Amino acid sequence: MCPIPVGIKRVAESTIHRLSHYWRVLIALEKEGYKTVSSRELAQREKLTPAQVRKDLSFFGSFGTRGLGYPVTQLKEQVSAILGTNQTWRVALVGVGNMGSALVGYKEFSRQGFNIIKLFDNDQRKIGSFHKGLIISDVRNLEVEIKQAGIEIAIIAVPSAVAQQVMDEIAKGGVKAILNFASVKLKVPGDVCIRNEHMSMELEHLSFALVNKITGKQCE
Amino acid sequence: MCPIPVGIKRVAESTIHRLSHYWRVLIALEKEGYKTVSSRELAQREKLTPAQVRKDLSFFGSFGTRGLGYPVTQLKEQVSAILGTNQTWRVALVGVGNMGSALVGYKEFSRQGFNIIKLFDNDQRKIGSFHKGLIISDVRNLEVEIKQAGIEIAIIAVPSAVAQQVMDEIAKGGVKAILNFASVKLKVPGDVCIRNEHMSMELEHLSFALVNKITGKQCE
DNA sequence: GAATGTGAAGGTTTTCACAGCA
DNA sequence: TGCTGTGAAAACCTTCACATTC
Repeated sequence: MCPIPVGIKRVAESTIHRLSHYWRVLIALEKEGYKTVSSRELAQREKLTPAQVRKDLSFFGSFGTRGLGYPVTQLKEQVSAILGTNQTWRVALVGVGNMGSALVGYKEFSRQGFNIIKLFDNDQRKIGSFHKGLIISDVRNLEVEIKQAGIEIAIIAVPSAVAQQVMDEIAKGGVKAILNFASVKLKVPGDVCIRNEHMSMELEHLSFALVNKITGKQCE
Repeated sequence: MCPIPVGIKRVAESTIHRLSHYWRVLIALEKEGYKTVSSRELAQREKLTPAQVRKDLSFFGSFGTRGLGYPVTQLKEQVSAILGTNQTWRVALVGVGNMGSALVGYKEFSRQGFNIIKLFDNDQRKIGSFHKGLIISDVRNLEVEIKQAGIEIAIIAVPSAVAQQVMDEIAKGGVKAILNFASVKLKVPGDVCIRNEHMSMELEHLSFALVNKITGKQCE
């Protein structure tokens, strides 16, 4: 594998996003028995242009063969390596409420190597009890237990009001990647990567679209 | 209110997204007692540039006063009108599983005018039973019941395998705005707006960031 | 012939910088 | 003076087009 030139030239946010899509398509193609795939075919499946696909992939290396296309299995593995989905990740979930519980039960996470191995809550009635085979720890021990368990990714699923203080503890625990479901903008240290799942904002986008009659491509 | 020049000039996807942020900040500012706010202040709260804020807002009209800034309450209402959050929306949720249940219980939706008033599932054990005060209907009646209830927005929270057929029924029911939690790309008619909540993709983005040591601003 | 990889062109979004107004 | 609104510039992202390779 050639070194990934991240840092030399900035990767576009959208490229990473599309990489996730390519990965899924490649998994499907492999199942369907494809040995190779062209940028045209790959593009078609995600409603993109072939040039876009080639640009995205070529950013990380030369994975294809001129005249032939890309070897499906190999490319799948290379994309997976780039995304970091060729390994498992130790994930902690903070806030075992409505949303939190749903996320623990979300099979796709573990199927893709994101293993939720620690649960935290601040509710005394929940602390110490088991949820889907995992004991719920006291959120006050976040920093220590996160370190002990070697957590790499944290999911914040607590009410907005307490999200920032949870965030701070997580950061103290040395976690560098966070998925935030609370609908507030969180302050994070410079070396932490945070992604937000602001579900109401998506609904707002939809209501905007309805009010302004935005459709089709403009929507996404 | 001046007419929104949507359609004359394309609104940037990112502008809509930031509009949601502005709206939240404005609500907060109003609570904090601010009467006016400058683009600088507004920008600071969302880690944007003042120019960005002004460009975004000026796209929809002239809401500020030179030398003074923007009137908080008024701007809040104007932004709300643009987003369509100054009204209530009739929402249906399809798939009352893990994720679906969590979404029904998600108070922020209703607080913002997105009222989930219909639930659908294909599980005979669930159909006819009540969930948080709402009866669960048979997914086979989607088209008819959606029309009857005047549903404007649908949330898809079913397993990926059946998402497309659910989608098709929803479209037949005349719904033009869809929030999709299934992790597949859905085919939609040209006049339908679909937004995807691909949660695993966000985790993939995080693992990408960890593997490639992407941090801070590059992340979002 | 077929399809990649890529510099250059084209398009879109963000930032700059300043005219114009309270 | 302070801050908006906005053309122009810069940065960024996507598409084109073709040389290159199998």
